[in-house]
Amino acid sequence: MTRLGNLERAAMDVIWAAPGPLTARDVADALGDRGLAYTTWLTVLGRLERKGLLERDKGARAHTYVAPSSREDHIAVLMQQALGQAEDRTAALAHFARSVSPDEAEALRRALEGR
Amino acid sequence: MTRLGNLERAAMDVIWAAPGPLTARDVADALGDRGLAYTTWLTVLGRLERKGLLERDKGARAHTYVAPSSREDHIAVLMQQALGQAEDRTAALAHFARSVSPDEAEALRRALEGR
DNA sequence: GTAGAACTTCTACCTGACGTAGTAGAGACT
DNA sequence: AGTCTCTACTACGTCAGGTAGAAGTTCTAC
Repeated sequence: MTRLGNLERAAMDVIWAAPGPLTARDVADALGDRGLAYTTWLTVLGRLERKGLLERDKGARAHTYVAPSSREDHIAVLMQQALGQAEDRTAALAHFARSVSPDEAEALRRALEGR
Repeated sequence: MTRLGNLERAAMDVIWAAPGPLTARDVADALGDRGLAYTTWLTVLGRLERKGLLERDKGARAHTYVAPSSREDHIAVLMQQALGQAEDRTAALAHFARSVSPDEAEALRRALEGR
C-alpha cells in the first residue's frame, strides 16, 4: 500500500535529507541528473502527497513540501506491513532476528532495553 | 520486487499451510469459494514459479508445487528489503524495535539471545 | 502595464504487474 | 473413438507509476 516507485523514492530521499521544506524546483534541481521534465517531479510530488508521505504548504507561490514522518518511521511501517502477513508474528520476528548481522543484533538488543 | 497480489498471496497461503507438494487442482479446490477458473490458478502458480516463490515438479502428469522457503523466511526477506532502504540501518532497526508490542519485544529479545 | 518567466493543474500516454480466463494440444481412462 | 484432465500459450482489462505537454495563473522586470 505504501509502495514507492523509483522516482518517488528518489524524491523522498531528497526531501528526507533536507533540513526544511523544499519546493518542487528544489527537488527537480537536486535530481537534475536524471534529465526529467520539471512537471514530472510535480506529478511525483503530487502523488506522494496523495499517499500521505508528503505534506504541501500552498501558502507561498511555489508550494513547499515536507515529510511528516522520517525515513526511519516509514521503514518501520514497511517492516510492520511485512510482519502483518505472518500467521505467527512471533515466529516471523524470530526468523527476522536470526537474519540480521551481529552488530544489527546488538543495536536491536539495545533498542529493546531502552523501552 | 517480491510483491504479491491477492490471488498470489492466497495461493501461497494454501501451499505454505500444506504439509507437502500440491497440484494446481489442489490449490484451485482449496480456494474454490472464490469461484475462479482452474486456469486462473494455473496462471497464478506459473507466475509464482517465475518469481522463485514456488518450485514445480513436472514429473507426474499433474505438476506439483512446493514453496522452497517458508512463510517466515519470506517475511524476513520482505523486512530486510524494507530495511535495505535505510541510510542508517541501525537507526531504522531502533525505530522498528520501538514499534513492536511488548510480547513481540520479548520474543525478539529471546530470539536475539539464542544466536 | 505588458512580455516573459516561473508555477500549478489537468490530462494523457506508455509500460509492467496482476486478475481473470479461453483455446488448443497432449496424455489418460473407458 | 470419445471423454476427461492437464498444461501451454495468448489475451484482455485495470491500476500504479514514469513521463510530460497544454493551458491557465501569478510574479517580475523593463
